Amino acid sequence: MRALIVDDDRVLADIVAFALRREGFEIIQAHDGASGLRRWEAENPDLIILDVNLPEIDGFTFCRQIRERSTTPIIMLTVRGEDNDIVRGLEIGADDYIPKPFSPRQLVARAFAVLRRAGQMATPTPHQAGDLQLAANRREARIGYGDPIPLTPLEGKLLTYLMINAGQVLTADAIIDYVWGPQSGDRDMLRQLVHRLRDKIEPDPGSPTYRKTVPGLGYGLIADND
Amino acid sequence: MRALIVDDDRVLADIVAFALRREGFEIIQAHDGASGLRRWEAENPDLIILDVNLPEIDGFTFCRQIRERSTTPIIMLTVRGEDNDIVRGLEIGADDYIPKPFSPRQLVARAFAVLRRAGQMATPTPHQAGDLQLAANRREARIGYGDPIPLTPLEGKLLTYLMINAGQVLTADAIIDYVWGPQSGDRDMLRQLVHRLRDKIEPDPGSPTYRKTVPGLGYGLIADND
DNA sequence: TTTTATTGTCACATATTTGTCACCCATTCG
DNA sequence: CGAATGGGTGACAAATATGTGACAATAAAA
Repeated sequence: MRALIVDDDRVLADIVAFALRREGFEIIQAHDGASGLRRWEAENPDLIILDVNLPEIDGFTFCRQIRERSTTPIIMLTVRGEDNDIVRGLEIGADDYIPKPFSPRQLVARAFAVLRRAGQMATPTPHQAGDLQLAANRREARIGYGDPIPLTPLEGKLLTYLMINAGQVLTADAIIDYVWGPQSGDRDMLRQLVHRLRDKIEPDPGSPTYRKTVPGLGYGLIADND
Repeated sequence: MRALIVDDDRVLADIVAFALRREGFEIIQAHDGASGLRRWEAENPDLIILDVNLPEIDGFTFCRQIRERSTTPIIMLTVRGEDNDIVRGLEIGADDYIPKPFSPRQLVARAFAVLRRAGQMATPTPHQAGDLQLAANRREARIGYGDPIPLTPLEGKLLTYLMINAGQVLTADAIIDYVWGPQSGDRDMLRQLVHRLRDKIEPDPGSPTYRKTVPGLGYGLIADND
């Protein structure tokens, strides 16, 4: 399940992306109408989250152009109170709207609702970092297009946490808290768990591709760059 | 600037964490009252984001226990409409409340407001002096747009201290106190540590760009000018 | 119950980080 | 000028942290 987010406000776009990614969406972003259209053509997403306020090509025009060629579900982000916008958006063919400000949960709920209505809703695709994917619900990891790698429950939790915070360094304590809950788990267990996860996921355990260690601090997952 | 998030709803906690991290906060998480208290004690954060609905120790109890010992700013997350909760929370000593659902932006705005009110608000974490940057949370330094340079725990502390007081000259004793804590550490160790840090950070150790030495006194970091 | 998968515990190998020390060089001051 | 002082440097040892494998304990499945 892949979503295209078209919003010139990058902060907001990132928050939306984050919320949807959590739910297993693969995210494509564009920050203006023109590139949004290009990405839509190229990527053919299952869902579009669209801000009405866009530079150059505005949201309505964008929406109309999509509708001329496809029925891809569209959720519009509008400023609260601009009822005209809402009406106009729905007339043009948007599937739903969300007034700003909104909670990520609300957004996610609407997204699923719209997809359900549209009769789509396959299995959500997993978290992602680089070419490492995680299907949290089936507890499987996969590298690129390789075979899925089954994970144990704890390994799944660990990887989930790392992927949610890909690119960041997490303290050992925080990870332990997340995986084992408070009051349980110690560094030995974490070390062991990391070891086992790495054995499965790193092609060459010697030179870690995905995971990095910061001595005295904790672990992190390497994001796209760095 | 570091924030402790106490919330058993991990999804929500992660979203809050994400929003605050964007703004340069270092995040500490706990998922129940007991571990929250421990983390608070251990980490001494600048701000607490607290969900009223917690298992075992509820938010109000938690808040009261903190207030018995400290004035760390607390923002409570309440369910919309539970006005009793809000009143009760503020009576007990919470600094602000945010009804769920809320937008991340709202949260960030309130967080800054509360901190400003509390007269805190130092520089949010990414420290900077000239074109030298320090990402304390991942313990990496970086010069301009160069590659990040990993630091050891002690090097990180030293650089943090120097950057906080960039442009000032710090006595050797003060630095030693900060890095090793009182009663430990001597001048030799500091000399050695400075040496190592400089090796990593100064492109040409011969002519220091960032660090300066005042004989008989201590060290300082050279600020933008001078 | 037996079997199997998963997780916890421990001992040990490595790697990293830190502390110690001896020696050098520069500056200051008698 | 030459000793005394203080900082800079490198080598090495000590202390810590992390990686790894073996195996026991436990939970889940057959």
